[in-house]
Amino acid sequence: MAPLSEYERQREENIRKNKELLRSLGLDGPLSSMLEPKEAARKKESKSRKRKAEQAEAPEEPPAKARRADSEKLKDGESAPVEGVRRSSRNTGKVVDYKNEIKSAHSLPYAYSSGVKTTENEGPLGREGGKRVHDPKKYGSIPGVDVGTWWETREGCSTDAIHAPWVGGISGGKDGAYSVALSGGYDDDVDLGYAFTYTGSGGRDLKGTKNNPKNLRTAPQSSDQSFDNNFNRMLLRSSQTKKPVRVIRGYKLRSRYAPSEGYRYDGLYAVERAWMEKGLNDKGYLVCKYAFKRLPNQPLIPVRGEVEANEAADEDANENEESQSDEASNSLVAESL
DNA sequence: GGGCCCGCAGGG
DNA sequence: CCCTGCGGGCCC
Repeated sequence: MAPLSEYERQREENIRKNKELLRSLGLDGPLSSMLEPKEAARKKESKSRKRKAEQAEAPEEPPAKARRADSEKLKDGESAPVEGVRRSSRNTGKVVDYKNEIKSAHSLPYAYSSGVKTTENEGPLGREGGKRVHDPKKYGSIPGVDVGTWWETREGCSTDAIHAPWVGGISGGKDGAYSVALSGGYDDDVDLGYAFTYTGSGGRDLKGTKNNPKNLRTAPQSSDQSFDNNFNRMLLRSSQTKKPVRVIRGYKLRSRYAPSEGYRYDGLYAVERAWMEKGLNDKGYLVCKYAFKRLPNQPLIPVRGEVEANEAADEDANENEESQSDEASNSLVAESL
């Protein structure tokens, strides 16, 4: 096997850390956030973990630390409150058929979950002559736009008020972000479907230099990001207000939850945590990062292919081996497109 | 595939 | 008006 490029090596490292963080937030169990609240509460908490070291890097957000301290008081066998459920441990009582759950994702009005194009759902009905009929500057779902709705371009997402900007990844207001787009702009973000990490904006030279002026929409990272940036602040705010955030996934995202073409509305998520870390760039410029978690009681997200779906179910069954879970999750993000 | 340039929506 | 930004189309 050829040696990894420095970029790929750094990428694997960042992905590993991001998954570690998701795990510390209890977001490492497939579909855990999609269970009914009662089911989730019944799940017993396993392995109270003490991960603190890597969180030293995460400033801003005492609330998360307080919650963590609380849930650590729980002993094995005790139920955690719904808010504090941290792992989708093996279900002790009721048997959950993950395979069926995942398969049911394919009954969505999805477009490209497996590379098959359907054209009947290029945006919902009721859009009049290409004009927007709903306000994108509000929180939560948009009337008439089902989870799984698909568009060929970002323009469609904008017209149907799911995600207003044609280019920008973040849209929001004073109480947090309205919507975000996952489109592979940052290669070290982790996507588990029901949870993902997301990188903020800023720190790019869109105008180039004096000698080499440009007029770009995206560019390589060339300085630190910060929460002073409006968009980054919006998402930080979301982590406090817990307002629901609409999420679209685009074809450029390196994830098996990405559509093979176009853009798909995947429903509502909440921002669980915000922090800063070194981004995937040679100089190690800091970026703002966020952990998202899908809100319960929504249609499942399409995945690419039954085989991978079944692997995900098996992974959950084998979760008591941490190394296995690491391995499985790695392949989940790193390959298979 | 990569480089370049452009429109556009939104926020200040 | 100014600025930004996980697009898109065109060219090669």
